[in-house]
Amino acid sequence: MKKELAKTYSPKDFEDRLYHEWEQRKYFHAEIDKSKKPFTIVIPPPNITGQLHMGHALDNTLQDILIRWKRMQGYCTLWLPGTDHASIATEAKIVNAMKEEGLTKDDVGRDGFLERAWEWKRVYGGRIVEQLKKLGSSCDWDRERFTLDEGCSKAVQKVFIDLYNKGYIYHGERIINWCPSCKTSISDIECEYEEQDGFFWHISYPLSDGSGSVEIATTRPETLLGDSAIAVHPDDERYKAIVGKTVKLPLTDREIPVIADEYVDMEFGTGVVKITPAHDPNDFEVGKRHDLPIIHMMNDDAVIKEGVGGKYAGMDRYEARKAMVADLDAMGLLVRVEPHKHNVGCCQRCGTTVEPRASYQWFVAMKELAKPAIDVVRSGELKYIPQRFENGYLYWMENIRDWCISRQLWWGHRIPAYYCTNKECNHTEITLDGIDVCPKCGAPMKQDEDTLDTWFSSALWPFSTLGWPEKTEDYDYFYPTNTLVTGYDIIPFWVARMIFSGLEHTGQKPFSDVLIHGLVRDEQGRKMSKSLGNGVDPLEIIDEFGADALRLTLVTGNAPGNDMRWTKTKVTNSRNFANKLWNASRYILMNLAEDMTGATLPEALPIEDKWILSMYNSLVKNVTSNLESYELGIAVQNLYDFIWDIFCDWYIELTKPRIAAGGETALAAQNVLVFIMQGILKLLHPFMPFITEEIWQSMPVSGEGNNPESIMISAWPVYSESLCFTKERTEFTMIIDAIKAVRVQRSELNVPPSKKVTMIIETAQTKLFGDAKPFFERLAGAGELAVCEAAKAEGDMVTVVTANARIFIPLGELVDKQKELDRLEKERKAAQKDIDFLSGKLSNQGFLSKAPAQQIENERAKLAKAQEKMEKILLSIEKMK
RNA sequence: GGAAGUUUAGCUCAGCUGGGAGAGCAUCUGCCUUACAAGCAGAGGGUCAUAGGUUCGAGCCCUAUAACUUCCACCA
Repeated sequence: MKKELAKTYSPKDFEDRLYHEWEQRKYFHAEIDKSKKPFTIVIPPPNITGQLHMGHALDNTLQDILIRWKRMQGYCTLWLPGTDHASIATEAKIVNAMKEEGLTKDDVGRDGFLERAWEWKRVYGGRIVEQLKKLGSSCDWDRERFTLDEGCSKAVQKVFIDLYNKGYIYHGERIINWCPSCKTSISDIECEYEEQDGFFWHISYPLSDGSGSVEIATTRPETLLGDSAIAVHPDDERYKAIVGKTVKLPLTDREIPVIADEYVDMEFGTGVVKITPAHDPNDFEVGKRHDLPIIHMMNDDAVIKEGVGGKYAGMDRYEARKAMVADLDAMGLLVRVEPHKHNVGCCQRCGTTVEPRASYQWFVAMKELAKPAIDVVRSGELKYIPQRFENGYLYWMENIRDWCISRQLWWGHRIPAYYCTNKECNHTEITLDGIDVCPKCGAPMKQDEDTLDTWFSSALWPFSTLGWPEKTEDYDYFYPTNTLVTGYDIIPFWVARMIFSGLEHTGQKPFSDVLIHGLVRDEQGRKMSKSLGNGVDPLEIIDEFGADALRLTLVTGNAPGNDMRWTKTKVTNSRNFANKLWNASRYILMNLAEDMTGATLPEALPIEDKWILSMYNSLVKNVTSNLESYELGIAVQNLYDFIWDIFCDWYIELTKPRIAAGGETALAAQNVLVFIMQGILKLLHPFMPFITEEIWQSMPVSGEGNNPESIMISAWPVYSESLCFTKERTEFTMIIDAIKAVRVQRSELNVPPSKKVTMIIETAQTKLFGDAKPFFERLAGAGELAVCEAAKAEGDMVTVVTANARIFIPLGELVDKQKELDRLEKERKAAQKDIDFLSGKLSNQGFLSKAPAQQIENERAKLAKAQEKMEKILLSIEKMK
């Protein structure tokens, strides 16, 4: 039974209401049904500290489109949502909040801190979830997970222990990136390089024996305090004599050796390098080779250390740098200062310049783990869309370095490593259950203070959320998942790690397709960022334009993997489209019988009905196949074009006289209108869930696959041979062409739309055009209309020529005979150009012998059409003379 | 240093396996035609970055060049 639609499209009036309705009716919930095939997506879990931004909006819109589409296709569909504890980001927020109260981490202690963190999670963790709901995300909230919840934590511990037992996880001293602000290690990919203007300070190191000095250059002079040696290349003739001697390390009372190592580049700088094993990755390696002491000269907050720092101790690294350079200069040891651009590593989270620093940390040995993850992509078993992103992935995996997974943070999964407190014993135990007493010496054991990298837990997300390592029903049924949707910026952080983790721990790839999208940029093409303040808030857009318009904007005109710009005109246009759909529906509903309960297509249908059904049938095919190949932008363009340009601009207009006439013909039109409308709504539903549902629930709905209760549990349309109507489609296209041609002439001659004109249509298809009379009257402004096989044109006429008809319009005073002749001559020339082009092609031996038969056939048909048109033009010119 | 992407109408972008260049916005003309002026009917506007090549045929494939963007690596 139909209901009336509100007069204006006002998404605020129904979006929230419908979402609650769906949620209450459990439509989002995936109930395992073994008679159906599963389709699973796990959400990229947003940080609990996060607020919904355009990136989320895009990412989740794409996922929701796929999920809603698959659900309608009859899959048992699970979109598994959740959030990420985001160790470093969240911890930083809490530390900041405590700072306001004048407290530090140490003041409150580990337990006190974690209490605060969980409280934070309780208060803010749900915020982004609520925001996702505003978008229309059809997630199964009953299965919502959190990376720190019990199940996920168990999976993390299990994986850590397994990897340790297999020898993939080790503890060792390496140079890691240290953030002096977050006071933790970070992994290599969490370190972002930024070009900065700096200097090369050339410093003179005097030889201890007084026989001269050696010049070195450095960009970080303060690290001099940690030097253990200076190095030259073994083949460097210039320095052969001094290898083995010692130099006096300036500003200190230490003497350090001159060593020879192949790492040194003779061509670069002076060919002499200071070696600071504690603060540079290359120097660390050199130090190991030469058994040099590792001298830490900085604390964890980048302040110069007591004991090694002399008078500089207690100074910040940059303060110390300034002071030391000044002192060196005063001592005459500063040879020169050279400006130098170099890349400085910065903390991804806080932007602070990181210090490379030798430190005991936990690592995952990546080389072996990466191998199957490379193969699975190489073999095409797991594919990226678009494929080009496989390059970067493979490059990264093939050159992978060990992953530093320990963090000096409290908010996260604590490492299940226990150490004997007896220094003599030093026993380490890795265990899930905890251990208090050393099994070797009986001394108390102490758990590692560190937690794991956030990404360590996200790497397990596709299976830890489904219950792994337990053999749960969910895991059995929904794993492996199908499509992962994410931005290209986190392929190394997350996607790569999920792939090797899935393969290693579950023996299966975690998903088969990775759909990559780009960034949403601002109007000027800049990245949206907090610091620039150029971000557009999706919630404000939803408030002003509706979630559907936002979603439509994010998928329109965008190809997979490409960045897009956000502009106001785009979202305005999306809203206009929603409005168009709204009004079309409102019109249809206004013109239906009260007691109509659904759409039944009568046996006998007029030509325009068969035409629109045929067009619709093609639409179903195109939208479906574009969704299958993840061409969402093209799929939605298909829908936009059909709904606006074909259905609204033509079909609805065509039915108006029939509706007005009433009776049989009106009844058929009403049924076709409702049938097409239902199909359109269903095809559009994944993209614009709210408006389609609101209209759906106002429509008379019945029949197989159409659930009057809700569109989201109705069946996806299927292409049907019985709706092809090839003949009628071709024929009706002739009518449309003719009407369009008449409109062009009227417009060019400035004949007002209200002025009805007489038309004489000369055509071989007299029946076809004769039946189309009402359309010419209504859509081409025809007054009197005659259709015949051979018209004798008398007086001054405008002649409109199409391939299938000549239409004479006597316009009396409006016709300037010479002008009309000129115009016809122009048309003749255009037609001649067509003919020349086509016949040229068709007389080309190469084309005839090599082009596919179908193509040749097409060109022949085009030529025949062009020739027909030419004949008609020539006839008209003849008559005018 | 390595790699990827982009370059198509004034602007923002589509153009999926090669077969006479598309959309939205903007511009111009005419319409308040009772679903929609957030609209309707029309029009103008492009050597598809440049130079070669492959092909019967290239916006699309290959090679080189240029400009812009991004990612990766990083020599003190």
